Amino acid sequence: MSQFFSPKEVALAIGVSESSLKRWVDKGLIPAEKTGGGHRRLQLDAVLRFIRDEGKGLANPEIIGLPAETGKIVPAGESAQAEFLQAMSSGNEATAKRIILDLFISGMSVANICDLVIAPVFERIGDLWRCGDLEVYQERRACELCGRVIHELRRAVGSGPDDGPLAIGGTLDGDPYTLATNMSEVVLRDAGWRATSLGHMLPFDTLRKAIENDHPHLMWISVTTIRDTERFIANFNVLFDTATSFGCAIIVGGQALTADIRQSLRYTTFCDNLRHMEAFARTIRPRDRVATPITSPEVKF
Amino acid sequence: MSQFFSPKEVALAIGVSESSLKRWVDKGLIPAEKTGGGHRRLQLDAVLRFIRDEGKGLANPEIIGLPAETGKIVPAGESAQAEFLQAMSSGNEATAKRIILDLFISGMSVANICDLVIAPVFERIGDLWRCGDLEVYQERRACELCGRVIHELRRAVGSGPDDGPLAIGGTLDGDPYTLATNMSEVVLRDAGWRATSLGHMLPFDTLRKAIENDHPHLMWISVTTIRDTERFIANFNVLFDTATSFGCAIIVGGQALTADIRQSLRYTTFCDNLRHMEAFARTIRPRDRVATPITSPEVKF
DNA sequence: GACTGAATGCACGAATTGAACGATTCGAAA
DNA sequence: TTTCGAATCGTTCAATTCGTGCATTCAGTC
Repeated sequence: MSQFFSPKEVALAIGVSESSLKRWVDKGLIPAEKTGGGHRRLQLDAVLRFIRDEGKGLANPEIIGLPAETGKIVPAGESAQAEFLQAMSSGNEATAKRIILDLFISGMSVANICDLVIAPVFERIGDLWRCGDLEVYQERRACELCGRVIHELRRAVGSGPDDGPLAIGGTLDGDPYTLATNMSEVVLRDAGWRATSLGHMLPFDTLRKAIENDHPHLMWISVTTIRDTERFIANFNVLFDTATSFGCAIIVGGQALTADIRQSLRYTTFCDNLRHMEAFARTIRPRDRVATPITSPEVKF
Repeated sequence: MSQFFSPKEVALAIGVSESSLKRWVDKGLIPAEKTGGGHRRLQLDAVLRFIRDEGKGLANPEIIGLPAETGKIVPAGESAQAEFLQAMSSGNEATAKRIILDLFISGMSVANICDLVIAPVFERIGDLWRCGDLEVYQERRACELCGRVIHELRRAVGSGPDDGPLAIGGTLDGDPYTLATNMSEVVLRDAGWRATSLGHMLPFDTLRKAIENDHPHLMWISVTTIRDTERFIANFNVLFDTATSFGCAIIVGGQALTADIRQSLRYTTFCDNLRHMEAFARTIRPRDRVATPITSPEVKF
């Protein structure tokens, strides 16, 4: 839920004076609203984005409802994966969330967080489970945890602009894995889209209905398994035709889509990972927020 | 056409106190009429104009909580269900979360929120889907949304004391429904337990492993479907014996557990709903927070 | 070293907020 | 129409936040 914070709380959380924070808000560095009486109201995702863009730290994260010690120790590159794996397999929810939030605040792109940390760790846990090095319940618990971590990331990213273009997506019938589609949703929201995951196990014809009813400009489909290849291709291409007739682009991705299958498939773009997806999504819908990390200090004002 | 709102409703929707909102109306910031007796009546378009003009941030996801179609904003009692159903089936994430959080803030117990609002609405959506009144994607999207709402509720409840007794649970192999186990987790956390859901599709032997490794004092198991009744009963009773030997209580629940099956089953307690579960959980682990709803206003602080 | 411009933190009175309180009004059932 | 619980009224009060001015710090420049 988008929650409101007062300048005092945010200032305390970041570790600066209330005066400075008020100045930053007035300069437009942190988007904020004002009450009828003129008091500033800050939203969590806006604050996190500011911290991220300006390279600030968090002195007292718990004040704005973040796990303690967030933003203090930034796990550098490789070690983040190892720590995250440890937290995930042991079921340490607080630590797992903290690691991902740390990466987000320190400026790592959402797509990279997903591609380089969450997804590989998740895959590694699957391997460990298949090898018998991890109990079933540990693997299942990690699945649960992963969903919660992504939820937290979605919270940090924010819901995107209300007037942004609509994107919907999910996984197909027979495909119960929600991880990829949930990550896709967050990445698209970060790229300025009004993205909503429809969940998993979606038959083709309901996706057509969704396009007809909601008129999205983008649909992503994650394909992990395919039962009947021929039927899949036929159904998919019909879906693509429906989409194009409504001006909706189709993004596909997933292990099941081998080069052979892709040759018979019609789609707008295929993505090997979420960075590809992000790049494509930004091509159609360029980001309207401050983006370039290098030039931003000079460009200001 | 012209919908009227009370100051209380609008205050809740915008996220300010009723007092402030009344002052703004009196200052003329929001045009409003008065009844013969002096009660303020606000019109929807006037409120929306105020939000647009004063809060120059324009697009505020918070404001989506003003459902023009349904009318009332504050979900009081019965209407909460209807509004929640509307939000869930239309995929309105912000409104759905708002309704549930409002109920929580207003003092409704977590168990009651789950039993009287979330669960019935979820079941109704299933019915609508089976009758063909709802598209598949709407039902799947509602599932997704439901998970997110519960996540938000879990956030509001908090993670419970670190030194609280441990409770773990989930659904059995072949049972893919995570809703019940996730709600159970939140209810138990609210009751002071350090509860962690292990997720869904858990084989019996991994539950035994979990008990041996983590030594929980409580395990909840949600049973929605049973394939082989005899094997189920046999496996379950073995699990129960393992649990008791480790001093772990077993709570079961779910539609699949008919009276016949229950007769052959050994468990600590059977729960028809989450209120039962809460009551039982509090019996073992009396709540250390403010509990009784009647005296709570005085007891605070 | 001295100067400059910008950013920071603190202090101040004025204004706003949110939570009380008893009194009054509303709306629906009897 | 009358009655009664729930909602709203107007008001007060402590706490918070507003906007502003001012002293301090700190790079960068002369």
